[in-house]
Amino acid sequence: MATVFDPAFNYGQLPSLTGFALRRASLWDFAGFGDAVGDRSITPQRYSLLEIVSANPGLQQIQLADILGLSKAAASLTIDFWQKRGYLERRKGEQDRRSFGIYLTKSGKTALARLQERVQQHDTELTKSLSKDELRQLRTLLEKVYRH
Amino acid sequence: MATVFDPAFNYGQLPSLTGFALRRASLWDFAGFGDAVGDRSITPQRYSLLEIVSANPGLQQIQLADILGLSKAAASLTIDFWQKRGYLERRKGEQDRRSFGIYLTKSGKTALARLQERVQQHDTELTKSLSKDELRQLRTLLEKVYRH
DNA sequence: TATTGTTATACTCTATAACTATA
DNA sequence: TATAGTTATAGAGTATAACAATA
Repeated sequence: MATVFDPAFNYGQLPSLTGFALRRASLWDFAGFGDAVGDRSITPQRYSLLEIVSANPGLQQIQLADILGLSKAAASLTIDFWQKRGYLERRKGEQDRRSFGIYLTKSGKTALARLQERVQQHDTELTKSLSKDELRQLRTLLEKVYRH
Repeated sequence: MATVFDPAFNYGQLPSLTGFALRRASLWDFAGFGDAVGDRSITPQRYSLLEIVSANPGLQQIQLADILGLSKAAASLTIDFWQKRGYLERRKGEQDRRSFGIYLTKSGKTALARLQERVQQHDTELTKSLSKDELRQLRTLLEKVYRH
C-alpha cells in the first residue's frame, strides 16, 4: 500500500523535519490499523473513544468530545457507531437528566478485550524493528514532544 | 486548542501504544502548522508536494501522486491549488504529450523559500523540549519505524 | 489498447448552527 | 437563559469511474 518512502526520489527539505517523520510514521500505523483489527471501519479515533469509555465509565458525551478534541456532534456520531454494534450504551443521568453517562455493554467489554489484543499485536508489529530499549526511548521522546 | 493529553482522565491502554503516541505527536504538529506558515489552507500534505516538486523538477503528476500516496485526481487538485497561486506550472511534455512536467515558477521559488523558513521554525518549536542529542535519537528511531 | 490527466460524482469525516429537553 | 445532546447542513479531502487526448 501507501508509499511511505521511495529512495528513488529526492524529498528536499522534508527529511529534515521531525513533523514530517512523525506524520509518515503515524500514517504507516494508520494504514495497517483497520486490517489488523479485522474491520476497516474501526479507526484509531473510534477505538480511542471505546478505550476511554472503558477506562472512565459514565463520562458525559461532551467530556468525551473534549478529551478526543471533537465537536459534540462528532462525539455523538462516534458513540452511535459503537451503540449500533451493541458495544456502548447511553444511560440517562440521574441528577442531570439532560445528559447521558456512556458505558460499555457486556458484549462491548468482550469485544474490546479482543480488540485490545489485536491492537496490541499491531503495535508490536509496528515497532518490531526496535529493541526494547529503543522502544522505551522512542516513547519517552515522543512524550516530550506532545506533553510540552 | 486541541487537547493532546489531559491528566484528569484515564486513557486506559492507549498510553501503552506507540501508534497512539505517534498520532498525538503528529496531530500536535499538524495543529500548529497552518498558523506557523501564516495560512491555514497550507497543509503539510500540500507543502510536501511543493517541496517534492522543488527537489525533483519536471515530475509527472502520476509520479507525484505515487510519492505522496494520493490518487491521480487528488494530485491534480493539489497542483491546481498551487497553480492558482502562481507557484507551480504545468509544462506540456515534449516526448510524451499526454503528460505534464510540473515545475516551480519564479514566484513559487521565492514563496517556497519563505515557507521553508517558517516550517523550519515551526519544526524547531515542535521539538524545543529535546536536546540536540535527543532530537537526533528521535529521528533515528522514527526512521526505523517507517523505513521497515 | 493502454496511459496521462481532467472532470463528475460520491463517500467519509468534520464543524457550525438550529433544535429539543432539561436545568 | 444556559447547557447536553441530536439533527440538518455544508465544507474539506479523498477515491472511483467516465472521459479526452495521446501513445
